[in-house]
Parts: sequence; C-alpha cells; structure tokens
Amino acid sequence: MTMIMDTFRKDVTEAVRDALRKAGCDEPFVTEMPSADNADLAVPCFTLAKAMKRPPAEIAASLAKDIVIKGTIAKVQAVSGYLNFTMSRDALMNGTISDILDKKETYGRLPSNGKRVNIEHTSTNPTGPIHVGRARNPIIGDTLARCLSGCGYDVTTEYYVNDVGKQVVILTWGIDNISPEEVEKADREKADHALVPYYRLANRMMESRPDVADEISSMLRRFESGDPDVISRVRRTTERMLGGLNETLSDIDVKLDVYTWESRFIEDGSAKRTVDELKTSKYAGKEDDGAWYLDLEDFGVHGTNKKFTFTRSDGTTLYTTRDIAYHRHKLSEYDRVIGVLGEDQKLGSKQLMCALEILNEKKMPEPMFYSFVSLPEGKMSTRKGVVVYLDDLIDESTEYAYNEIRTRRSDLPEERMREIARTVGIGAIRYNIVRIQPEKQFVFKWSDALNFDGNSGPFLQYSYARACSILRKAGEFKRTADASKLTDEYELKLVKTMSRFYDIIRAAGEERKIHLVPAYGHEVASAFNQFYAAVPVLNSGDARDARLTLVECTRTVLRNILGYLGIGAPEEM
RNA sequence: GGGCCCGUAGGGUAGUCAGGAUCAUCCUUUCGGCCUUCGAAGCCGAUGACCCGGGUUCAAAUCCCGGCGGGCCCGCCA
Repeated sequence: MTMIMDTFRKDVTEAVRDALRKAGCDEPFVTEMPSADNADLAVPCFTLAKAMKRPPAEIAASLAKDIVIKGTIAKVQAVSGYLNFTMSRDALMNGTISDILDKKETYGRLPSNGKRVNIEHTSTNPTGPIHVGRARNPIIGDTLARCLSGCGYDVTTEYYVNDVGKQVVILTWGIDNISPEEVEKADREKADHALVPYYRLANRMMESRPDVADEISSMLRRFESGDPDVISRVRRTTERMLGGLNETLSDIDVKLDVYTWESRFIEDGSAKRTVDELKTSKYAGKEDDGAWYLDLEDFGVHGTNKKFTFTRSDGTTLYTTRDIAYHRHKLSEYDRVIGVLGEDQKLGSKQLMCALEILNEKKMPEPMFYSFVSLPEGKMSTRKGVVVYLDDLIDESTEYAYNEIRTRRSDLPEERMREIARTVGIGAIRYNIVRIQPEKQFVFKWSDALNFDGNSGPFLQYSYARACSILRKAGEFKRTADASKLTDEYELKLVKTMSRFYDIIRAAGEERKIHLVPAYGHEVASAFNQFYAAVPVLNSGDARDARLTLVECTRTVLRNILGYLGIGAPEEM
C-alpha cells in the first residue's frame, strides 16, 4: 500500500527528528498542512523556542541547514518560524497516479481494522411520514456508515422501531375503528401518508369523546400487560407504516441492515432485569407511591434533571428503561455503538450513559447530535401545516432536475432523462444536507435545496460526467504513471488534491466529520474543471496518454467520493 | 429560573477541540470577461466577514470571564 502522503509525512518527521538530535534537542513537534500555497507540509518551530532558548525563526533557519534531503522530500525552506517542506514532484505524481490505477474503486479505503461498529439512525416514530426537519438523520447516519466502512470497520446500520406506547396504540385504534369514508383524503397513497388521517381523527376523537378515550386507555393497558391480540394489531400497524417510511429511505438510497423492535425488550424480560439491577444500585431511590429513580447528582447532573425515573409507580418500565436494555444489548455485540440523535435527546442521552455507568458498562455509546431543520416561517409542525415532507422534497428536486436535463439533453430518450433526473435530484438533496456540520442550525430554503451550481451534488456529478465524456471520445490509450509529461501547474494541483483522499476519509469516519467529504469532493471537481479549462487532453501530442490517465484517475476518485456520499455517478447528464 | 449547543461578507459556510506565516476557506448574490479545443450544471476577474466587552499570551476567529442574539432541553411521555 502506497499512501504517498503518509510516506511523505514519515520522511519529514524523521528528517526533522534527526536534525533536532544533531542540535541536541529531543522535544516533540507537529506537522501541519501549510496555509501558504508554496509548501506541502510544515513544521512550526514556535513550541521549540522555549526549550532551545532561541527565537523560532533562528531555530527554523538552523534546522533547515541540517535537514537531509532524501526519500520523498524535495526541499525544505525556513520561512518566518516555519520549516516548509516540498514533496518531490515525481514521487507525488507517480505515487498517487499508480496508487489510483492500482486500487481503483478501493482507492481512499483504509485496510480492515477488524472492528464492528453499529450505527443507529433514523428511528423515527412510526406514526407519520418523514419531514425535512428530521431528514438530516438518515442522511447523516448513512453517510457516516459509508465513511466508517471506508475506515476499515465492519459496519451495521440499525433502525430502532418505537412500537411501544400511546401514540402507536392511538393509531392502531383509529385504523381498526374508523372507516375510510370518515377520514379526509391523504396526501399520497403511500402507507405512511395514507394512515395520517386516521391518526389525526383518532386523536381528535380521543379528546372529544370520553368513551373513545376509555377504549384507548384500556387498549394501552392490555398492550402493556402483554395481551397478544393487541400486541399483534399494533405490530401490524407499525409494519405498514414502516413500509411507507422505507420507500422514502430507499428513494434516497438509504438502507438499514437491522430493525430492532422496542417491544422485544419487554417480551424477552431484559428491560425488567435492567430495572432489578438498577434497584440494587446505591444511587437508586424509591418514591412513596412506588416509582423508582436514580439520583445522578454525583454524575454532574443537577437541578430537577438529576432525578432519573426508571419505573412507574405500578412497576412497569418506561421508554428510557427499555433504551438502557437496548443499549446494553448493542454494547455486548459491537466494539463501537453510535447513535444519530436530534438535539432534543441530549439530556436523555446523558442520563442513559449515567445509568450504563452505574450498571458497570465499560464502553459507552457515542451519540452524534444534529440540530433540527426549520422553515423560514419557523419550526416545522405537521399539525399547523408548517411542514415539508421528504417525499415532497424528493419529487420537487427530481422534477427540477428533469426540467434542467430536458433543456440541455433533448437527444436522450425519455426514460434515460427520468433516470438521470432521479440521480441528480437525490444527489442535490443528500449533498445539501451533509455539507453542513450537524450541530449547526439549518433553515430549509427551496432556493438552496434546488441549487445545482457551485458547492452542490450536481457540480460533482457534472465533473464526473465530463470526465466520462472525454474518456468515451478518447477510445483506447496507454495507462501511464509517468509524470514527466504532466508539467502543468493545474495537473500538479489536481494530483496533490487527490493524494489527500485517505486523510479525508480517516477524519470523516474516525472523527465523525462527514461534512469534510462534500467539501473535498468540491475541491477535486474544481481542480479537475480548472485543469480541463487550461489544458487540452485529446489533442495534446505525446502528453495525451499521461493526461488521459489523469482524467481516468480523476473519474475514479470522483466516483469513490460520490460513493461515500451515497450519491449516484451519472456517466452523462 | 437552570443546563447544553450555535453566532465568520447581502445570504450560506470551512477553519475553533490540538492558538501562529505578507491575502481567513469555499459557494451564492451583485458587477465585468470566456463557448470555431475535449460537455458553459463550467472557467477567469472584482466587491465584501471573525456578535459585543474585558482577560491570558511573544501571538486569539480559535483559550478564559461577562454580556447580547438564536436553537434545544428540564414528564411516573415516547
């Protein structure tokens, strides 16, 4: 495996260490990406100043004289307290190009680390369609899963289905007791939309009619006492709803590996066992009426939040209790357990981790929080009608893409235009959501969502299609990693950008900075477009093979980046 | 009332955790150029920003304290 950037970093580190030893110094130092454009790696000498009792600029200058130029290092310069290293152009170009030619679709992927990671995401309540307020969840989760897979993990994605509680019981009652003629028309035929009118009407009836409220209460009691009839009816409702939700997820190319039903932790007794264990803890306390709680004062949780109730007064379990059992189950099967959660879950997540610590769990789940998407007119609310469903966004984006294609590529058959429109429309949605750090607030605007220029998914796809087009026209050519023909500054910049792929995937996965991937994709596409505008490829004489090889490498890298983003790579658009 | 998160050009956004380099990243908007070379969903150029006030430091967008503005949370709900 030749990751040329790693080799270069190693060479620089060794060279600096040797030079420092020669000066009689053993201090640690760091390497960083220079902000200046004239170097490939920099070593700041400011931290060495105290130990060596000399000004940084002087240290840099004297170290520069002692650095031995070897391996992938081409030169070193002392500039205002920094040691600036330049990589050998041949090593960079040949190393990167041959690595891409060699690895192809696995270029950018790190070797397996033998670790299993579970990523729980989406897990939306099965009582209605996904709206864009929560659409960040599946897209962040799916992208992170792809990045961690790229980091060498064995990844399993999981949906936690909340099939327990009043909401799903109300919905089930509505489906069983309300006739289709009584409800308003649904937005769509899809199950998740079709069931919403029943849910709404059942909620209204429960509020206005005591007999209905009683029926639902009794149904809920039967559900919680384990009545098989009620449980199976609720299960059927949940499955229908989930079918609709999965159609939407499938539309944006999100696939979940495992579905875990919340009711399972009641049925298999693990929630009950968790309760019993917690009761024996020194942090546990009991209310006069019989409810149990944990006092989390010692865990840095204060005020009213420190009392964490884990059973009702009648001894039954709560959502949070079942969540503890659920997480113990995951922690026992995976090396890492990650959950993509809305920011409203922060306190609950903290309390969950306290409970796990009390139960002597060694590993902790790793929550990844995102802020909700709101509309310019405010918070999204299905009841107030202030809402944009993910299905609507998918339709709009696909339709917009279709119109764009029709004006540009009327030569294509209708079916092909529809297919490309879907790829481009979905690509725009996924890119637009994942490009922003999850914890930042996000206001949904149609003009941003349907932006296909600049920092967008279609920009990457367009660059990819352009590379494909050149290679189609080129026909046969000889792949060559000989960099002596690639002398243009744009060629160097493009290759240099592509050489950083491993670093990006490592940070995107291990540090969960998935927003780096779209930014990096934009960099690669942009460097390619600049190269394309400045350097002829097909009619370039004896540089033709080398340049076509570079185009092919770019196509490979762009396709791989789109893969990590879960975005399709259209060969024409 | 208490806790957590966010605040960077007209709009959006990277950099903040691990403080450093003469121009703080990129997109969009606005203005001006480029299709008889391979796809103009593109390329080139111009304009424009670190919420406020203190502090630490040789050095602060970055760390600390205090404000201000926005989001989220504080159920024997899920």
